[in-house]
Amino acid sequence: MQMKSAEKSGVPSRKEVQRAATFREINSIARNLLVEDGSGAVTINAIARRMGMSGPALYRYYPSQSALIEALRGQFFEELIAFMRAAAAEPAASTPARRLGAICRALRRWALGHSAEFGWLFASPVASPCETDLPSYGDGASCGAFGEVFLEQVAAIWHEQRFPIPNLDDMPASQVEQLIAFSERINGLLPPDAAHVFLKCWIRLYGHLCMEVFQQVAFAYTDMEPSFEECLSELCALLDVPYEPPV
Amino acid sequence: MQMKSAEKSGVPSRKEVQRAATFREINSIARNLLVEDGSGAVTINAIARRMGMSGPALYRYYPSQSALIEALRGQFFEELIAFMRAAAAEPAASTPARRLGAICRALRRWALGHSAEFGWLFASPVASPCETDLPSYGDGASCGAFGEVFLEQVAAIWHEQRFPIPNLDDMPASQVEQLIAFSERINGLLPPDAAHVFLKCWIRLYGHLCMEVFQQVAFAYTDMEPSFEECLSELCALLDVPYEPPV
DNA sequence: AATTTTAGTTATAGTATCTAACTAAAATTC
DNA sequence: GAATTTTAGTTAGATACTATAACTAAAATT
Repeated sequence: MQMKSAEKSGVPSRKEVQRAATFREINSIARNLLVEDGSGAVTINAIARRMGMSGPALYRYYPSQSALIEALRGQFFEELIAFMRAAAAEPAASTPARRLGAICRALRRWALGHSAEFGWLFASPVASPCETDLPSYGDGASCGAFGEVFLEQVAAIWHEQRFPIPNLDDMPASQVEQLIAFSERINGLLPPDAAHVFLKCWIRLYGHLCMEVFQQVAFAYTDMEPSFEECLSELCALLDVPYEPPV
Repeated sequence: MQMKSAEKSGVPSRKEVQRAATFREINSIARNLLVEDGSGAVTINAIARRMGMSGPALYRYYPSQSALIEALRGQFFEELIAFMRAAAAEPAASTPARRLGAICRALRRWALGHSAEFGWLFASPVASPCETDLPSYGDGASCGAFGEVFLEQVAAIWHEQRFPIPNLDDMPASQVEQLIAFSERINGLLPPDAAHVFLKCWIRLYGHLCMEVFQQVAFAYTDMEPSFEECLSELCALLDVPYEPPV
């Protein structure tokens, strides 16, 4: 037990490289199966088949199917968050308001472009019709993971120029308590009253997006972009920030 | 082939009664499994086991597992719609505005009290992590089935006293087209501009509800009733109707 | 060079859907 | 009322899935 190859040193070590490659292949094939044939097609056996391996070999990499799915979910989360952050980092997104618009549109673009993956991100235990009871992801984060990216921009707007806030005295006590607790959980990034506005915005945006991705208003709208932009402009109004249509 | 018992006559016929009872038992047990152990527990075998039957016997009643699930979905839809209509029929719901509040709160109450069932109603092909590709239900209806109950009340308000509408000229042409098509689909129950308001309301309400039922904002709100009521009051404002808090 | 670890294998248990072939009872027909 | 058909169930089996166990051959470590 001297140094087990390059354990502590940053050098990847031939085997680790191969193992990582296999992981990537598994994940990639699993994702393809998800996208091509739906969630039910993501089976240990199907993945192994496509890799030219026998089923049980996969258990060298994931202890169970649900662990694999959970890992994929995490990957999707990261990808989405990176995508949103990249949009916020664009040079055109030069103000908090513009960054906000950019990340909202990025969120929508990713979700629509990867609806199967987004379905897994959205899946909570109650919503998931599969036996895989997916535990809530990103519990460690103070927010719903990608909601946090949104929160950051709202907080930036708040600290830069404020926006109208409601009077906590007009709210039910239970709600005020929750807002205070949340405000603390995010380390006072927003005070409770501003947090209320943030949550209202997030609920509207995320709710709208889910309606669109899961096609819940398909009876009327096949293309919900105008409605989404309208929603966005309303958020801007709530945050007292100018709305700018997409370039 | 004389009259095959009481085929055309309304008389139920001993056997038909038994068969119907078995159907009800299957559906009831399936629902219990769904509620108790989640969507993945609703298997042909598990149902048969609980009924003291052998698995394949169930195929006398449903041609496949997905047919069974689809039948359950239909049952849930009917139950929810009946529940909403019952709320609208309460004597206290004496005006369109009150009926609107009543059905919205009924929808929420049912969804929260039957989140597993609601999860199945919500499940669209893309969202359902099960192989059962559930076809869109209520295609015959002009609306998303239970959205129609909401539509009826909005239409009642519209015809009774109107509400503010946007200018179609300010909208993207594609959206106007869709609104016109939708207005026709609902037989002109609402003109396109009023339909726009209806859809905005429905998206907000339904979106908010999904956030709550699927616990997408659980990082901040454990109890979303205040937020829901706030949403409701905003809808009332959009429809130019007085908001009344719940009794 | 000897040993251990590792990435894969096959075999197997258990559960799922669903079909096929069969049985016994009920309903229909003559 | 007897003969026939229909029906509600049965068991057996094909196929697919998750997952474990026991094994093998190659690579890595000692």
